[in-house]
Amino acid sequence: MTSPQAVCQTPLDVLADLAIQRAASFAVYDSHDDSSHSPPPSSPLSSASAGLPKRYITSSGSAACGAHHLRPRKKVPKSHQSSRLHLKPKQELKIRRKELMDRACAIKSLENSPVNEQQLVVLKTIYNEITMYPPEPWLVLMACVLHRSLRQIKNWFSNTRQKNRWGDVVCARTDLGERLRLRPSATELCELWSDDFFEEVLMILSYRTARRLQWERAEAVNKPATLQSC
DNA sequence: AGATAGGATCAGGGAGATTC
DNA sequence: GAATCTCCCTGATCCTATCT
Repeated sequence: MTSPQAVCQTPLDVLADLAIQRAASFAVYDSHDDSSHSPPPSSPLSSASAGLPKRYITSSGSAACGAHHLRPRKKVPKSHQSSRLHLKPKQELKIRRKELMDRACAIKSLENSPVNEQQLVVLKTIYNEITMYPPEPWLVLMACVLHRSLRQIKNWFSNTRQKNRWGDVVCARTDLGERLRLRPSATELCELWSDDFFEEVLMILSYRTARRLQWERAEAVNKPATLQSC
């Protein structure tokens, strides 16, 4: 059984873990970035963020774990953006989005059934930490991962916005230039959100939530037995 | 056990705002 | 100006607690 420390993390910890995971795969592609932004080799933080692409590293050089003070990423000229190896061509992205939309449209959840605990945690985390106005491709992704219809996911966000309007929203753009409205915490973690990045965050968040709830249920079952043996 | 009330959630429609 | 999005309102449904 996994220890509680391993599964009980804040949502931003999940995002930060993801950023570290992606570090290895992006390190090669970002190696041409201005290295003057890196902390000095002697810095205790430099090892923690070693290999992390600079867009995930704060101005202090630390990995963006619940990050604040993220250094603005060096602007990449538009003509260069499309040539970056980790960005999918637009046509491929369109096909991918259509596939996901078809999958989401095929989901038939029970009418008016309330979201379960796992779905609620994931949705709330997205709402509180990433965005209260997810664009349609992200709604589709959530519908697929959480097995709710697109309509239900849309309505959940609409209703939640009605109930709690607190919190800041900042304007941003996707890697393809599409308009986004994100939470400040999301832009501090990553300035250039994409469908792929959001999908990975969503998958990990969903997995970890499931594991945590599983662990908590097991604990609840074990506790009475432990008390009896005392 | 069945009836009832109240709160929470889901979903649809209309009106106004925004974007292209 | 048309299309799209968001907000607001409303009704339906589900769940739980309480009463008879």
